[in-house]
Amino acid sequence: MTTAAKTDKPAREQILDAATRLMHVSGYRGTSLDDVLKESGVGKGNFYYYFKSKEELGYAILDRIVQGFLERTLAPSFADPSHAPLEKIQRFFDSILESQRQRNCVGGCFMGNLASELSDVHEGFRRRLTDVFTRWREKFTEALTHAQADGTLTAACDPARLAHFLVASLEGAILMTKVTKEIQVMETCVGELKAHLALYATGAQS
Amino acid sequence: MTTAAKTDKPAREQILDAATRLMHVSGYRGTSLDDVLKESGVGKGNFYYYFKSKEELGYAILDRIVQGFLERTLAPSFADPSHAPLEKIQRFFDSILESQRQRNCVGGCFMGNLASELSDVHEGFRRRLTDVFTRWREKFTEALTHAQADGTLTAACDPARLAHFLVASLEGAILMTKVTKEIQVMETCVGELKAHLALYATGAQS
DNA sequence: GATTATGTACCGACCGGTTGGTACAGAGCT
DNA sequence: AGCTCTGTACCAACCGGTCGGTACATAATC
Repeated sequence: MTTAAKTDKPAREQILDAATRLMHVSGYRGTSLDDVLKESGVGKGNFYYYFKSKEELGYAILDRIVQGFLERTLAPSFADPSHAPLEKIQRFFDSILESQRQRNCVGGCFMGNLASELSDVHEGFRRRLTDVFTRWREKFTEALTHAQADGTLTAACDPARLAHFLVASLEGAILMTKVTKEIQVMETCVGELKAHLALYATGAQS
Repeated sequence: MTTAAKTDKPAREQILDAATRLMHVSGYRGTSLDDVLKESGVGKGNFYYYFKSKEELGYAILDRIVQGFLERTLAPSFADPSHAPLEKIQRFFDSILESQRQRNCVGGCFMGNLASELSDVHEGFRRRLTDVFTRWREKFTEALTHAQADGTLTAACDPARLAHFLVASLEGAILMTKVTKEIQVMETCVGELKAHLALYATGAQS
């Protein structure tokens, strides 16, 4: 029973967890090292043993978020081979809607927030963020191309362009939900996005 | 020829101009009072003569931005009675695209940036921002309702929902353009948005 | 009309607190 | 002993904000 009932995770993880939590709602600049230290219960010397700067901590967090997003959010929606590609995209929409509901419209999209905060003032973050959004978009493009191949999506549409639009619209929807604090905004946008997809879809579905 | 070739604007305007410029690219937290003071050439004592806090400066800037947006960006696109309502919306899309091009994809949307940065940590800003986005949306809703009335928009669509989606998508498009620094992203999204509108449009258009 | 007050506009020094970051001594394990 | 960790004291720079004071135009007083 030393001091507190702390989780026995290694300090590095503890820092990462705390910082992720804080930066998700307060942003990069809005979260101080001291905040992170207090939240994680880790000393300053220890922090600088694992990270050589706040910037590097930011990179580490972003990398982890990105990995989690790609592997635990994006991939699962597209993994199941028993669904049509367009349905996979719709399923992904729903998973994002659900995550916003669970978070009570707080925090928004970590990557989107960082993009808004740092794109114009920090090239390193900007490049990393561009990479994620590109990979995300590519996943969409891929699915849309498949849909074209199996005839559920009209050949008239450009998968790459449509993918760009879908990602952007989702980010915008998350942002507007974060401001208004009304989950219906997200629901509406997801619904409209599905309609947009249906615009290009042939009647071949279900 | 005293000291420098200064503009003769009142100090308050000078502060507002400088702060707006700085905060548009660096955000609210990323812009310090000293930065604003140096940029505007105004002394600190004078600053606190006009504004009682940095927060109040932020409010003043946002208010001015909002007013400018409503009067000089939104209203003009919808003023001309010689166009159909759907064309007015499309014209507004184009004006946003153009402004992003002029800014070289830097800065993004001032209101969107502030929304992302402060919505979860500052209720005052959140409320003001919700108000602007609502007014923006209402302008869209209004036009869409008119379009329904004159038969260019199908009765099947819900103007309020569609308006929500259009605003959100535009914000997302601006954000993605800011990250990627590629104006084509904005062009693509605007194009897709027009297609989305066309989805609900009857063939009555020109 | 000279003098005394008053209000506005302005400045830069300074304040306490916080920032990101460092130095370093020690603890615990192998 | 020698390595990996960890806590603490400390730093300069910077943060938003306060302070005392100045310059000057106008108004009130005699």
